[in-house]
Amino acid sequence: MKHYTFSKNERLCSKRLIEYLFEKGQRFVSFPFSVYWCVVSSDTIPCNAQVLINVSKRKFKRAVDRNRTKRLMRECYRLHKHELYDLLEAKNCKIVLSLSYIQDKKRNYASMDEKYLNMLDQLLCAISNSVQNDK
RNA sequence: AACGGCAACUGUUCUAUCGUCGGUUGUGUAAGCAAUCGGAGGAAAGUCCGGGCAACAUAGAACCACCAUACUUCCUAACAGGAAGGUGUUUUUCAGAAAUGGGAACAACAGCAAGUGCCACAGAAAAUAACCGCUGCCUUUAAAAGCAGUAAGGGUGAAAAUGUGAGGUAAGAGCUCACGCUAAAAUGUAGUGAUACAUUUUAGGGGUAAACCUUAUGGGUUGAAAGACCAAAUAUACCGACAGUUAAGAGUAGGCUCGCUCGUUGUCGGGGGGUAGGUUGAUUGAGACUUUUGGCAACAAAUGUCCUAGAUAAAUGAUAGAACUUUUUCUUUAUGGUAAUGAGAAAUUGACAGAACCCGGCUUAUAGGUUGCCGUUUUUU
RNA sequence: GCCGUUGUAGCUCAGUGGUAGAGCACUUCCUUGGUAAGGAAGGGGUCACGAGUUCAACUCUCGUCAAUGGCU
Repeated sequence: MKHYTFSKNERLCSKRLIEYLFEKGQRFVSFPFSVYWCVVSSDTIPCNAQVLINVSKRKFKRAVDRNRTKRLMRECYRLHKHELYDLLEAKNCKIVLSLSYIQDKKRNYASMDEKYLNMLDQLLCAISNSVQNDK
């Protein structure tokens, strides 16, 4: 039985890791998301991946719109996180990543989900390539 | 009845599944897991005022500078907020012949009669007024020039030196008088007071303080990213113990050797400041609601009941279904036509907006619904 | 969260309450065999928006909107 949870341990809260991520991490854009990700050593974080979800004040003036967009993104991550976790367990590595929303238009859940799946495919591809190259 | 404006109140609900933050309970060495309870607003917004709280500064007081406020009384912890009133301005198909009164709205409503500045263009002149004009004297032939007096009349402009009448004069002028107007002061009456009314005296000074400024009153500065406490890893001031080295050195009565002391290197232990991080500040308070009493009201007092979010890279969400609501279309009520109303189906709509230490206000945004007031149009009596 | 600054022509900016300006850009003409440079003329403004004070507001006051800077 898979648990579609999203607890505190799965969120990126450490200031140091965030600085490390934006300094060393790799970046790609899958519209409307901008993704930074980075492999970390196994004892720094307690679970397979930590994620940072991020919507800019420049894109949405109103706090209501920002909160809504963040909640939708979090929901997408929560429901599809096992695809990411399976790959990471197979490769035996841990990552931190940051998702930024860079469109300035609101969208509903269905459209958000579709875009998220596109992004996820690209991310899985990037991770497996990078890890193979390391070996 | 419809439409519009303003004000006040309200401002979607339920079920299932998967999640999220906090409290409690159980289980577990722990991470966690399970159960259960609770989890955004009238503006949470803007950060425009006032306070609590905290740190820093300061003997106390005065003066200067800067900022804010400015009719009165009251309410309030306090306020640039609120209530009641006064005065003024505007408005009114409300009354009235009119004067005026009533209603409504608005007011940064102390002081240009303290000083300084400014008032474009036009105009003679924008504040020690004199172009045309009027009057007198004098010069030359009339007309014009010069000197003196004057401010009645003229046009300009946003604004032009208190209005009418009489006297007065060479001509005129508050120059004088009468009746007014406006302002200031004094006295009396009413009122807590602003002020109103009456009488007397004085004055006639254009506007502008949202120009500098004057007067009165208030204000120390900075804000929870304030402040307090605990404290990994790494480096380490300092202290102690042990070990090593003369490989740099100093002292130990002049030199050398040995020893000793200081030093130096390493290990271990202690230890201070303090980073990551954590705890606190921080959710029981000028608290909410009910009833009663006092007050025109804002509000106050008493009584009873209740505890009602607390995140921190930042919780309150997603999906599916149902109801309600908005708008549109279709079917039916409707087997003569029109179609109010009711019923059903499909699509569509549900505002403004998200706590960030906490309170009291103000300002701004707000679909739909309810209530009240005002306006317009139509119909009936 | 807290505290500031700015908004004027297509762009960059001036502007003591009294007719809205400069440079670059644009249009037309001159100059040249032609282009550039140069010269002459011209067009182009909701002074961010809404109220108020004033005879008169880009300017003073209040509110709103937008852009932007600082404080860990």
